[in-house]
Amino acid sequence: MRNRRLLLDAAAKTFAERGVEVSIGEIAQRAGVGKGTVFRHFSSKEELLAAIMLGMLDELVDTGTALLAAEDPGLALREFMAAGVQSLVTDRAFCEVIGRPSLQHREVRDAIDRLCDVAEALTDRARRQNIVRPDLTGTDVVLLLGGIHHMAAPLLIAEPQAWHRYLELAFDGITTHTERSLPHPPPRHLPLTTPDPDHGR
Amino acid sequence: MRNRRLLLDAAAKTFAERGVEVSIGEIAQRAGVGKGTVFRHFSSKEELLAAIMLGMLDELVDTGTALLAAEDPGLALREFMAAGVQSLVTDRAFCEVIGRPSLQHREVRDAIDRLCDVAEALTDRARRQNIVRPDLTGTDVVLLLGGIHHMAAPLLIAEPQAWHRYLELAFDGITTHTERSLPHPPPRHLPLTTPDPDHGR
Amino acid sequence: MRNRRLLLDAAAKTFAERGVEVSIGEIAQRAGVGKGTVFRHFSSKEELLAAIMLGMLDELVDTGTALLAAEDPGLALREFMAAGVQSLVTDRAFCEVIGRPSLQHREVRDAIDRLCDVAEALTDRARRQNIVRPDLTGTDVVLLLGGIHHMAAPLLIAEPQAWHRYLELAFDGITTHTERSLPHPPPRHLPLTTPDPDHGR
Amino acid sequence: MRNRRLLLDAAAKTFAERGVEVSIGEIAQRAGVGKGTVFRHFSSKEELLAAIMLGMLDELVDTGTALLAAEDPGLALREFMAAGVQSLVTDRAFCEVIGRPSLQHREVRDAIDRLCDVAEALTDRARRQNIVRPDLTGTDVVLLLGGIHHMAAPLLIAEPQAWHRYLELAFDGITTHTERSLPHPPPRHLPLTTPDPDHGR
DNA sequence: CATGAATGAGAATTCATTCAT
DNA sequence: CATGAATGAATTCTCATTCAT
Repeated sequence: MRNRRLLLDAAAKTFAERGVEVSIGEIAQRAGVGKGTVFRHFSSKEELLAAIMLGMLDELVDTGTALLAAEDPGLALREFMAAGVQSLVTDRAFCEVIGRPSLQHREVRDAIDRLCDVAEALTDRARRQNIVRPDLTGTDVVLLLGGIHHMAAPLLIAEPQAWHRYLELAFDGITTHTERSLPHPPPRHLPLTTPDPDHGR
Repeated sequence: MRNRRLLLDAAAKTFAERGVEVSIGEIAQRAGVGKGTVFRHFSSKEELLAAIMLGMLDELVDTGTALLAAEDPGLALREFMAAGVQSLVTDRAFCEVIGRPSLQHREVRDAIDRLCDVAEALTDRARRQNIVRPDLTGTDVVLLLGGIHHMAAPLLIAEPQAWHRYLELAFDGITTHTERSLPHPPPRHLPLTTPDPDHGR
Repeated sequence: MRNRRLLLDAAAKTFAERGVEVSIGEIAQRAGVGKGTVFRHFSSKEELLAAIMLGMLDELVDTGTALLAAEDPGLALREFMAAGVQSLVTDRAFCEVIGRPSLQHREVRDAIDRLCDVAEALTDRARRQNIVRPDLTGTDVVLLLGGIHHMAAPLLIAEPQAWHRYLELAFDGITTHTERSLPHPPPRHLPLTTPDPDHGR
Repeated sequence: MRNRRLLLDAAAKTFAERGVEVSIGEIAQRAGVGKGTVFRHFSSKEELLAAIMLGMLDELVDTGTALLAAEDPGLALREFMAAGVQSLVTDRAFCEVIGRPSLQHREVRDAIDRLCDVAEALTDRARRQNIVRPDLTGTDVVLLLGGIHHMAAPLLIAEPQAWHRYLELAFDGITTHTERSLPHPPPRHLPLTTPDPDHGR
């Protein structure tokens, strides 16, 4: 159905902006369909959420797979990480869901496994060229994505680009050493006041 | 009253294990008191949560302050970070709350400010001795705590000590370079299946 | 839907009998619907109450408007008052709501304004024929409705028709048997906006 | 106890300003005593409220009794009514309670009976001098107090003195300017006992 | 297939009342 | 006697999910 597409788009956007707590009603409204239609296509809210996450994960897997063909393994790994953090930064639900124990969904877990696999492949290439630490794994890299995003999250409104800084920091942590300075200026303080309306750009 | 203690303990544990979404009813039950008693001591759920966060934050501030007197600035910073991550690791609500823009509570924001201050002092000492990057700030360090925890969170049940690995990784990222290898063996995969009953040790 | 009608009827009856304090649950039960259904149709209890009041007010406005075409202005005014008191007599919530400063609802306030307007028109006709005191206003008449009802209220069960007595009494008070003028200037309108903080001096 | 006095004063003031809905906690606080103390002196909130109402009623009875000695029966009746309306105007709870079917309290009902008696005595004097309609009763007069207040209540903030206007209006209604007799026989007493199940016909 | 009305299980919060100290 | 901590029933309102049309 075309409604499925409509629904997925609307849900993706809504989850991204407002997090997993949004009501089905709001998503339905945004998709321009009735609430019942949501449940026709997805047996539960959980299922809908999983479908969205799945899409995002697979997109990232694809990105990673493509980067396996890149020349510079270090750069490839870095771009992969940048793409991952970017996804998290622009999607509130994504980061609320990924890596949470509540994630019971089989397909999502499988997608995460695939993500770890491609990350491992990318890491392996870099490892072989002695670009990253020998004991770094693909899973480490995947976890790193969440960690980096999490660091930058409180700054998201005040300094939407801050995550570049922390990506760099992390990259420095995993690489075998350089003198590069961090790319984003350090935040002055944690701006905890404003409730974040849009979550990211 | 003693019930306040009971309540604070139960709430801390419950929030820690199950996140900020737990109902007051559950906390009350766990504390062995009536629902009304919760509201007698804390005017709202928000207030209760804030009280707990405040306690944890101040504890960490104290730890940091004490470490300012330590001889080795690098070691001090590292121990501070370890203490911080440890706190986060054992408390799910803590990391849900810290650094979230929804954090409207004045006292909590102030405590976070104090935490950044002490982190900055510790960082400054390490910076002066050229132990950490010159552009690293206390706020970076505080954000790092959350990031590290977040990385280790999915592994918490399967490998409760994994955070040491990521603390090391991060430390490497912020220091001016060594050959230390990561302390925790790399995780095999992300164990997302079991809903976590205890969250941490 | 038909449930809206059911709900409105049940709510009207329940409010009428038991006052504004009745719980939504009770109304729902009486309408034979779930609690949620009430909120589906009326976003809040306030809104439901307002809807009912609005209906009654508009009915009375219509009655008054129709009576403007009556031949005898005195009789018309009297019948208007009788209709108004009758409404109040049979509805407990109506009299709890009308003219109370807590009445924040815009549409209800507007309806009361309309009621005062039609009362003023009726009064004016009577005034011109020297049937009522020259300084009597439509607002006085509206207030009178509540006053008369209030007088008869305690007798309602024992002597349901007692209000006729007090209507007569009041009518005598407003008709021109005397030349004394009223000591307080007539109120311009009903100031229903501000919740009364001090209640009198 | 002195606390009983303190409590009665505080409760009177609080009820007067805020109506019957105020919480016992607020009254206790205002009286500077513990909540338990309230229940030591009054077995329930109802009882406390009754005690206050009793005081006000008896005060009014006393005023009426004193006025029986006044020279001018018409003026005496009028002053009695003014005093009664005044009480209602300055006490929100008083008017919420008086004449409500919820008034189950024996002593309060007795006090209202006494009030009707003294009103009847005052009315009788005026009646004998042909100042008021021959079929006006003391109970009518008592009911009138509530009615007048009720009329002026919505204006209380904007025009605190408006009740004088309606007192005058009412007084005109009850005095002998006409020969029409009232259509409904006078009620014998105020039947406040039964909580009204149907409210009206 | 699509709809949106209906449902009812909670959630936070309030408050009269009880009772141990 | 006085206290105020504890209680839990009741209230308004939200939302995922079901189902008749």
